[in-house]
Amino acid sequence: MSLEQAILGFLNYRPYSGYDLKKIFDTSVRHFWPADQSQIYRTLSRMNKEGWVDIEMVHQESRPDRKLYHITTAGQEALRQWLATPLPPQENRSADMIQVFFAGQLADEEILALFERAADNIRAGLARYAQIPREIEAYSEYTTSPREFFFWMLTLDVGMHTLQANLAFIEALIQRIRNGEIPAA
Amino acid sequence: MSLEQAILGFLNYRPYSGYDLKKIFDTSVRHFWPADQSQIYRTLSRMNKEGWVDIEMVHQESRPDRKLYHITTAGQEALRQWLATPLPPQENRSADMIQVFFAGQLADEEILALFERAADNIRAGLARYAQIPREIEAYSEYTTSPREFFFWMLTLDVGMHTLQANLAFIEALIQRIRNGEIPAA
DNA sequence: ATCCTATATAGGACTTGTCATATAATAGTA
DNA sequence: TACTATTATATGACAAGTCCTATATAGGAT
Repeated sequence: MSLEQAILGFLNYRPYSGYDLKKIFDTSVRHFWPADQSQIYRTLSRMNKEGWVDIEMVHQESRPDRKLYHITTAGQEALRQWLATPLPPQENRSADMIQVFFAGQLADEEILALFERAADNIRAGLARYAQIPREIEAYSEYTTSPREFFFWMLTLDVGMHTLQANLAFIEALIQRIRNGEIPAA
Repeated sequence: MSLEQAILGFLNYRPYSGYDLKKIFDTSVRHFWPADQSQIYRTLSRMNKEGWVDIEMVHQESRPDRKLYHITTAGQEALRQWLATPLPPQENRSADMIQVFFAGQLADEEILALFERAADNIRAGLARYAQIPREIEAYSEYTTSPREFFFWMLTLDVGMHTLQANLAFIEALIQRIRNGEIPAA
């Protein structure tokens, strides 16, 4: 479960509460690992039972108490080990590809509309990516070093690169379709 | 749930049993939608309750009886509607990107090894893709038309294109790392 | 005075998907 | 003779993730 490792990654910078982590996820890794609030809380308590994190109760006046999670030595070892271990090749489910696979059952104009919408979605995604660097500056208080920052930015590069490659492919495909390359029934 | 729609897509060609469908999935769409045997069976019985498929019991001597699933009119409408409806932008979880995000916590050589392994995985994926056209011929009995075939091949194109783009990116990255572009701690 | 937002944690119910196993008959192989 | 594979369906147990709701307090806006 990569959510555990991602949490360990952040806790290795410094202790955080579940509430903190939710906000950090939403402003950093949500593009490749969205995390649900309730799942973060449940995962944290599981990680505590596994001995990867310790809980420090922090009492607050006028606010509910916080549970500050500290990474343990076992947690640090688990993180290091996971980071250095190559992942098994992933299988990504893609509903879009299911639509493409059966698109022949639609009329040409419908297919074209579908791909044009897909291209629009990618452009919207690229636009969203373009403003992330600014968001990152908003949480640059978490930046521990230029080294960390390099890899944070690298995930953005990968994301944009992939989107751009997909967009180029779809745009070329739309041209092919306009040229009447889809065989008739 | 796209598994339902994928099943409808195949049943719209002709009726199949759960056993058939498992084999068809494994030789066609597993690269973008792997399907577990038990899940296919459970999904089929759910789809039956939803009125999307009818069951024809086919008795067999010397083999267990087959349940042949026929798509209903309601099922065909559901399929058509789903195919023509643009999907909400997907969020793909990528454990690889979690590794990249926190890779700064590793030593340079470890990072390099990780990316080289990732590149190898992509090359292996490309090699697997390269032999799929042959596999597709093995199930070309299911091919209803050149039009269908066009889109089946298109999913391959997309897959290979994406892999190739990722590979090019990682190879360039490995060069950058070798040139010492990773900031020190 | 009421509503909304922010801070903070947590549980119930549910969906999707995985893994292992059971059943049952036949045919081929070691 | 014993095992393995193929055909065929099905369930139990679990893991991961989503959605909704509950609880509690404080401050600001309408």
